[in-house]
Amino acid sequence: MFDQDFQFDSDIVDLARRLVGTRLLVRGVGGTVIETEAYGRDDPASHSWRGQTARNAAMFGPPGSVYVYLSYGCHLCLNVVGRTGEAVLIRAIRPEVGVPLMMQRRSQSPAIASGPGRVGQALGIGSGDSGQRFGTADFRLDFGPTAPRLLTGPRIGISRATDRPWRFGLADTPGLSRPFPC
DNA sequence: CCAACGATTCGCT
DNA sequence: GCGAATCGTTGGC
Repeated sequence: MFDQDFQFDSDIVDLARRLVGTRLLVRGVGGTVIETEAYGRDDPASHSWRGQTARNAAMFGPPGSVYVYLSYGCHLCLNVVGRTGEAVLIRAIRPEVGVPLMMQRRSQSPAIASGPGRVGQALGIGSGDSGQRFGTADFRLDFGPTAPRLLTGPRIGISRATDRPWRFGLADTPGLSRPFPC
């Protein structure tokens, strides 16, 4: 399975669900996506809620774009852009390729990529990566071999639209950023 | 111009 | 479990 099979121009919640179980490689390093969140266009919790700005410009780029933002002044978080003004936050991956490098980037912490800031650090994401495209040599996304069993829950760390169950995780998988509600 | 605020993480109690 | 760290962006004055 290859990048061109991936349909970025689809409903953002559907895209968030489909991204769980795919293999993500950034410059040859990464693993299987195990947790995502969807952020829509008419979504008070989304960075695109108040329209396009310099910061969120990549969210308004073509489907399949990379959107990187700085969180709390210290964490670079990675998103997959869907339709205009919509994106999926990668909250956790299972480290599989280039594990020693990811461990080094994470200062040998056992929590290599269980959280959006940790994912960014483990994958070596830079602010300049915003606006790049998935499907290129640097940013690969490939379907996994099996249809994943999905967990669903409310999004983490937001104060608005907290009722939308737009967080998705791979069931029976260690390394999720937080437990899902029963 | 400036104050407030995060799609978080880490260390300490 | 709680609070500090940390800084670019945002929006109000």
